[in-house]
This record gives sequence, C-alpha cells and structure tokens, in this order.
Amino acid sequence: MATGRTHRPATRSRGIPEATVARLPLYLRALTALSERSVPTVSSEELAAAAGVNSAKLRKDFSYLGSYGTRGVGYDVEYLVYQISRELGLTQDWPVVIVGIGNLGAALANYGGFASRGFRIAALIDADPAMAGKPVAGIPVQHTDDLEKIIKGNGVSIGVIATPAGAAQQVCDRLVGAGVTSILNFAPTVLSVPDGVDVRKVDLSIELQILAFHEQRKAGEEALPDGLPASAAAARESTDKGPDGDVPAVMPA
Amino acid sequence: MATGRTHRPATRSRGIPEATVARLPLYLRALTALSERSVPTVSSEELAAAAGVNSAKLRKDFSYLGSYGTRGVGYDVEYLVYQISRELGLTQDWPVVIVGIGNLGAALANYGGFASRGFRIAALIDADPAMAGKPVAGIPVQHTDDLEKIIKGNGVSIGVIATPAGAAQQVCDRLVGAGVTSILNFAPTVLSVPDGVDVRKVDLSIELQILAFHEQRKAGEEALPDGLPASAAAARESTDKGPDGDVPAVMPA
DNA sequence: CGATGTGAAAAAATTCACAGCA
DNA sequence: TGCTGTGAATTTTTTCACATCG
Repeated sequence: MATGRTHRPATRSRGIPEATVARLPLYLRALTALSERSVPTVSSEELAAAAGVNSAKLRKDFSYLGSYGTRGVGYDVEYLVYQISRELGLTQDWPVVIVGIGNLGAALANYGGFASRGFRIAALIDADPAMAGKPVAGIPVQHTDDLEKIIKGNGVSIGVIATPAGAAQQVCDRLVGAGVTSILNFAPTVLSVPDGVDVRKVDLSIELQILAFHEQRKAGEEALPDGLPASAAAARESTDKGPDGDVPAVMPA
Repeated sequence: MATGRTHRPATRSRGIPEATVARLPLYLRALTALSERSVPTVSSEELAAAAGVNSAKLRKDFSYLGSYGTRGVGYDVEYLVYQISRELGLTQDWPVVIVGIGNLGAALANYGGFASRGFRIAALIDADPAMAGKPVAGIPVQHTDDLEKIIKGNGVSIGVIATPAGAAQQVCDRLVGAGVTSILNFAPTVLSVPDGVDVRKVDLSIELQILAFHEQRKAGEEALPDGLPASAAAARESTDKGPDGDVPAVMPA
C-alpha cells in the first residue's frame, strides 16, 4: 500500500481498496445524519454501529484516507464529512442523465438522494415521443433523438439506464459514443462497453434470489427436498453479518 | 455478537461461499437465455463470457454445487438451470410483499422479473389511505393497518421495503414481528433486525457515489484542489467489478 | 485513560495450472 | 482431444490486538 511519496503522514496514496470505497458512502450517510443533529464528534464504535459495520473495519477503512481522528476522542463529524465527500468526488457537481422514464426512471428522477449528494439531474430522456416535454420531477422529458446533443451540451459523464432490457445496449452505446464514461445500469442485461468505461448494475431479481437462498436454508435445516448426497443443509449462519448490525453488501462490487 | 455458531460442522458440501451465491443468479440468467434459444450445452468459457465473469471463477463456483458438467463437452443447459434454481430455492414459490407504493414501489410491482423467477407478489401495502384499493400493476394496494394480517395470511417470509427512510425501521419491525425473515431494503437507512433475519440493501445513491469516485479518478489525474495527491490509480480496471459487463435487472414498463 | 491507527494474523475470494475423465 | 474439476498459489478483505498519542 502507499506509494509513500513522502509528503504528509502518507497512507492513502495509491489505491483505496474497492471494498473500502464501497463503504465510504455508508459512512458518509451516517455522518450526515449526525451532522444534521449537530453531533460534533463520534467514535469509531458509534459511527460503525450507525453504519452497520464493525469498528475495526471502519478504522482500517479510514486509515486508507489518512489520519483524520483524534486518539482518545474520536472523529470530528464535519471534518470527516468533508474528507469523505472529497475522496468520493462529491465536492463537485456531477450532471447525470437518466434514460428511460418509465416507472423506475420516474422513481429515480424523484429520488431525493441524488440531488443532495453532488448529483444533478441534467436531463431525462425517453424514446417515447408522447413523453417529450412532459415534466417528471419538475424536469421536462426530452426525446432520445437529442441524446448526443444533451450529453455534450451538459458535459455529462454519468448516465443512468432505466430502459427495457432490449434497448439498454443501444442506449449504452450512444451514451458512450457521446462521452459518458460511467453507467449505472438498471436494465437486466450484460452491457459491453469499451475499456475506460465503468458500469455498475442494480439488479432487483438478483438481490431477491440471494435472499431466497438464505431463506430456504433457514427453513430446511434438515428436510431436504431433492435427493443427492451433496445436499445437506448445514453450517454457516443465515445471518452472516458482521458482529453487529446487518449490512449485507451491495455491490456487488 | 459472536455467539450462535455451532450447528453442523460443515458437512463437506454445504458451505457455498457468499461470493458464489451472489453470482449464481447471474449464471442462472445467462443459462435461461441460452435455454430459450434451445442451446443444449455450453462450455465454462462461453457461459462465463455471457455472465460477465472469467471461466476459472465460474468453474470454481460450480464445483461448490457438485459436478454437473461433462469433461470435454461442457454443461447441459437445462440440467444446470434446474440445479442452480434448486440451490437458490427458486423451485418453490415465494410470496413477497412490497411496502411503500410510491414511485419506486410501483416500479418494483411492475417489474416482470418477479414472477418469472419463483417470486409472487402477494400484496402491495401503503400507509396512504388514499392508495387503498387502487390497483398498481393489477394488484390492489392494501393499507398498512392490515400488514400483520396480510403477512400471516399469505405465509410471507420475504418483504421489500420501498418506503421513505423515516418509516423504514418501523415497517421493518412490523414485518419481522409478523414473521418475515428476509428483507430487501430500498430505503436509505441501516435497519436493525434480530438475529436470524436477513437484510439486503439496495441503495441507489451509493451506487452513484461509487461511480463518482471512479469517475473523479479518471478525470483528475492532473491537479487536485486540496493538498494530498489523490491516488494515481494506475492501470487496473475500466470496468469495476467483474471482468466485463454486468448483469442488472429491474426495469420499468 | 481512552480511542485511534496499524502491523500482523486469519479468513475469504480469486486465479493459476494441470491432472484426469468423457 | 477438449474441457471440467480442483489443489495450490495468490490476492484481497477482514479481524485481531496493542503500541501510541492526545
């Protein structure tokens, strides 16, 4: 770790582990809540509980960012909010476009969590001409024909795909062609993108299936349906969470 | 906590790694697509490509399930679909309730991937009296007052929370109290649940924040405002997670 | 004192690479 | 011959435990 390039108490110079990056938003949210309640400082133990992870992990995660705490005291909430925000790149404004304004697209457009976190919905795009001009979440929907113009005109680099599966790849190609380099895909398809483009997926059916797996295990600790010697419900808790709260993982990342 | 382990000493087979479980739905989707095209067999290489992972990982994953392939040939698509479905507990019908029928709840209710994979929407529940009786996705919305009755009456063990953050914990408590043991949470809150209850979280803003992190890294290799150089993250990914594509789901109408 | 920060150990996940079977 | 299945090696992530410092 650390490319100790001298300068500063080092640490954090190279790559912050992906697993850590995935948890930073979690910490940020817990910190924001504390901030709103005007809580000045918080210990790793308290913050960890609020975020749903264990304190050792949290401290290790923070150690990749730098030494932002005070021994014997804890962390300054405001300072940490700033540091994590900066690390995540949320101190700048990210214009985002949402393509596919169906039920989900509308839900996303109305989702407050975006605007409050450095993301700004630059445009809503849909292929249905009937949708054009119609306001959703106060933003007029624009037609797919203008996709490239919209992307380039607003310097959009992050796109959200909420179209039906069949249209996803095509939309993806156009987004990438217009300059988008990060895509959040809600369509149930594997998107292929060129190098340099990030794709993250959110898949409801997958999450449900994982739940079903654990649920099945809870119910059948012994009564095994299908024969097959290999099948023996056993071991492993169903909870499988850290020492405290819950906090599964999301990402799949 | 650290209590409650014991149980069976892992009977050789049933110790499927969590990471593997999380990928089974991916394989299942790819296999289903092949099945619909009447493809009889598939090699680990081909299937891996379709699912967006590398073949070594896929073979290793399958090895936890058993030896379902044929050397020199590959895997029988239908057989594998069945085995994975069974492993995930999808050969049975899972009644699910969705609580919070706002934009997101409605989107989820309309999501086709539900019914097609062993999940059945047993009921839609909302706290707004005005919603009661109103059909969403063909299912009449019921009032929160009847939550317990609905859960118990339908033997529901999986609940989806799509309410505002403020109501999530309360709804969660009621679901758990009524017998739900698996929860898919879309509200941006950490839910606390008793042991034995699984919670998985899907947080749209978190996914975007992770994208922003990578996006920032791509763009800002040059100069960063605040002191500390922001990691140089050299080579490495272009496509975060898996070797390439992804597999999302959820989609509007 | 008390809580952070962090080496070191442990566990989990991924990748390698090849023996072995159809 | 071709591809699976898997032990072994490697890498990543988590957890431990304690020196350290405010």
